[in-house]
Amino acid sequence: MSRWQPDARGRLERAAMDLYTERGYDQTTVAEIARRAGLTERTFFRYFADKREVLFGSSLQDLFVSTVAAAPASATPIEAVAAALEAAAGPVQTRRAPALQRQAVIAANPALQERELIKLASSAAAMGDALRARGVGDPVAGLSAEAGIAVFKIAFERWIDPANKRDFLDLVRDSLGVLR
Amino acid sequence: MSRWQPDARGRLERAAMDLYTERGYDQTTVAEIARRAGLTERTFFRYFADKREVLFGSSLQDLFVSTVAAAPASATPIEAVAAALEAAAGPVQTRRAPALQRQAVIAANPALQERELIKLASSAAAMGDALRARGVGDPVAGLSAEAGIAVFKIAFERWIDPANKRDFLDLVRDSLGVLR
DNA sequence: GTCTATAGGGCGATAGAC
DNA sequence: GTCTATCGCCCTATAGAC
Repeated sequence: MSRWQPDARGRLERAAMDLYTERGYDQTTVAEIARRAGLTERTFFRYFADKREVLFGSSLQDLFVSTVAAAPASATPIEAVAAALEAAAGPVQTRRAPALQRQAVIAANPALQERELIKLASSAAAMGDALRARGVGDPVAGLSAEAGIAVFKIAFERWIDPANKRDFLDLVRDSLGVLR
Repeated sequence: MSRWQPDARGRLERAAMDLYTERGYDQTTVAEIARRAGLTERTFFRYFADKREVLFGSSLQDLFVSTVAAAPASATPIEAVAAALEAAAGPVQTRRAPALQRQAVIAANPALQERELIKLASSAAAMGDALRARGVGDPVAGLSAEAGIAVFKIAFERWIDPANKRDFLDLVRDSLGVLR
């Protein structure tokens, strides 16, 4: 019988998501999150650098980068980026309900929107680097990556719209087509 | 003889910029900024919502939006956006030294990068709205605006590179050309 | 203008696992 | 013994409430 319950990080993430949904981000303290997870405030900050980060644990960045890197040598920059966006669409697609809940929390708070944007910008920078590693020059590498992230962002916005019926991959392809 | 020195906002902005440069953003307290400006901490927060905002007082957003709105009816979405970027290049161009100093401070701090990104995202959203007001549909309006901001961002990065000799307007036009 | 709650960091103590 | 996860207590600055 161990002294600690397993998966402290996961418990903190779930507790935070629940509390942010129930009463809002600002009205939730780190102490409350920790208490609900059966841990202390101090432990929360061992897992997450700050109160926002608990919402941004899993990122698509690695998938974007590895897909760009794995694209055939003959692929143009835009084709490599398109492959990355389509590869990321799958994992997102299958988890619409949590994505909606998460997005509702973020939409309600500017501080969380800032964090979301820096994650996207970081993905764009990483994709740009992956393109440069394929021999793509500047400013094409940076622009292709930024444009790709813009496509992803717009497609995601359309996908989570309550009125939307189309699937995410479809919307990604649609926006890619418009860009061209 | 007036009771207060004029331009409290400007003095706070200059004091903050100087202190952030001298000792770094994290190592500067709001109390120190206020003291250097001859004001109190409380007064700082009357002018700026938080410690970051003092660096983001002037925005190009209004110029982007008004230029898009003023584009001839015959202009395509990308042409309207291009006009906006070119219009904003002028004011930026003339203040390279302060822009460099400001960017160095921002580059050194993730919290400031987040704020910078949300300002850009807000400009993109506003330009998207301006395009929709011209009758441009979705997702073209959003994508054109996001792509335009991406161009602006990349051109700005290249412009502040110490090795760069070209002027900002030139780099904006260059990146616009690559996008097409 | 004053007062206060919260974020978030520093450091050491403790209690297991090995 | 070492290593690692957690906790306790102290601290300061931000930012909002009163």
